[in-house]
Amino acid sequence: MGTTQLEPVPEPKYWHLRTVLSEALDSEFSVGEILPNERELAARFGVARATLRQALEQLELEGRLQRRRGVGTTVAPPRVGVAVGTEQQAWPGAHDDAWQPADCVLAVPPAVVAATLETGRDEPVHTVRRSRVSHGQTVAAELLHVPAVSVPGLTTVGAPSGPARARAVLRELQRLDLEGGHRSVELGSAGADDAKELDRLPGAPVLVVTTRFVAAGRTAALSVATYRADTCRLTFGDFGGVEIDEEPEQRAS
Amino acid sequence: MGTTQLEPVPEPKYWHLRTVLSEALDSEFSVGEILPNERELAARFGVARATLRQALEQLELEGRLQRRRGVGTTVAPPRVGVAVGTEQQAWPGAHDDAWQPADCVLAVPPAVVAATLETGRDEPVHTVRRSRVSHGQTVAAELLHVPAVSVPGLTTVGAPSGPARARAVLRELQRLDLEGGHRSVELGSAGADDAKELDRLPGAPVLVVTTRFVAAGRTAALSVATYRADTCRLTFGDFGGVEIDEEPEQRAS
DNA sequence: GAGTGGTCTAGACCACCAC
DNA sequence: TGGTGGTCTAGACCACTCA
Repeated sequence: MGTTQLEPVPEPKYWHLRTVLSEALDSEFSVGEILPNERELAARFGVARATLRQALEQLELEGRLQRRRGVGTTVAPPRVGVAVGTEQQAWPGAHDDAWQPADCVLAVPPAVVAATLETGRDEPVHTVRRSRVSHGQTVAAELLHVPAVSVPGLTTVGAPSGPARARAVLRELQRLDLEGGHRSVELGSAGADDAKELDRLPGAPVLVVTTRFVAAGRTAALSVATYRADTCRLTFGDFGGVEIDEEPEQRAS
Repeated sequence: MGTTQLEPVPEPKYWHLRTVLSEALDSEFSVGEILPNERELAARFGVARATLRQALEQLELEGRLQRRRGVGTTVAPPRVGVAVGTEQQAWPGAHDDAWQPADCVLAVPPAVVAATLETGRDEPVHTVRRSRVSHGQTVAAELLHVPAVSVPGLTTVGAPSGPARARAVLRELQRLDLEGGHRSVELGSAGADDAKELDRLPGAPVLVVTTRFVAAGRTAALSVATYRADTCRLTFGDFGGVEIDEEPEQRAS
């Protein structure tokens, strides 16, 4: 990348710059290596820093770069494959499913959640917070909403919140017969809470995986999991029974 | 949204602005309505246009807004659900699968594709271009790579490329026994070709769905489909057999 | 041609990290 | 304390759409 200046092209500068940098990453850099800082790169290519940053943002979105304030810009490793399709037939919390319960509160959820759960207004819902660690990094944060009526066996004594409560809710869930469910994936941006949990800035792109679990003819639980879009590739289990190579999934304990 | 000025807050201005605008969208605007232009909005909130644009970009990423050069910024309709999990057990092109073949070329694919296909260097591969239309809008563009050896029955006479060729390749594919496959989803940005097809600008965020189809013990086809991340929510069919309400999918006749 | 969003600039200051 | 990326500004010009 010792070259300087960009030849004039019809496409936007930042887009061309993205291409040039991308090729440089392929040929001249190795994973983990740190790039020259933004001011230097901008000068080297003869563009404003804002323009250079537009190109870097693209590359970060594509998982090619990793930027950390106060540190620098480094070449990102390939995205890690994270399995989200295999535990389809089981409740959350079943025989340790790669998720680590962190907290639990009992409250009336936001309107949009209540609507999806088909719970009434003012109907209390357990909200379990969990996180998922893979390859030594927190890759996802989840809010699992469980209407109180779905876990009637839950003893109302003891801790009303906290990790212990979370585990109790998950345990009660196993008692129900899982009839089915439904899953969708869309792009979102990390809220303040998720961003902190994922070690990203607010607004960072995330893949939102929404899973509805059905038992006794109604929605018994709703999971909203946000995965770091920069570092994760969501994999949906093999179909047809053929084994394909896949990164081993590091489970929580 | 008649209010002006932002109260000082510790969080970044663009993030706070995003929140304020988001709430305004919920309460004061309806789908399709056009917002005041960027210069006016920036003045109204007392920020630079670049800062306002950062907030708008967030909201567009979340599928709340739609911006079109020369036209304006409008309130986006809710994301459309696009089914990607139902046709798991069938080859691409089976009894019309919502995809419309557009073109086909026979050539040596880029190295990364060849590696995934496990084809040798210089081994020719049919690359079929298809597009998917839903709710009257092109929501996805696909490149389907089929090694020439996977469709040995394909007569080498006649059109070497074009839609007719594409259909011929898909037809030949049906003759193979589909043994299995594998699917993953990740975030990407639209290249120039895809961007044009999807009516977006280069670099627009897309959900990249990669599907590997296995037959006769090897990868017989590789589909790389890019979905508009701003307007699409990918849905993976129900598991457990319970029927859940879902938008009807508009198929390409 | 008027009005929109898209690109680009040259600067300033801030928040964070490591030494 | 020095260096990094993150935020923000006030402007300019361009590309596109539509009346």
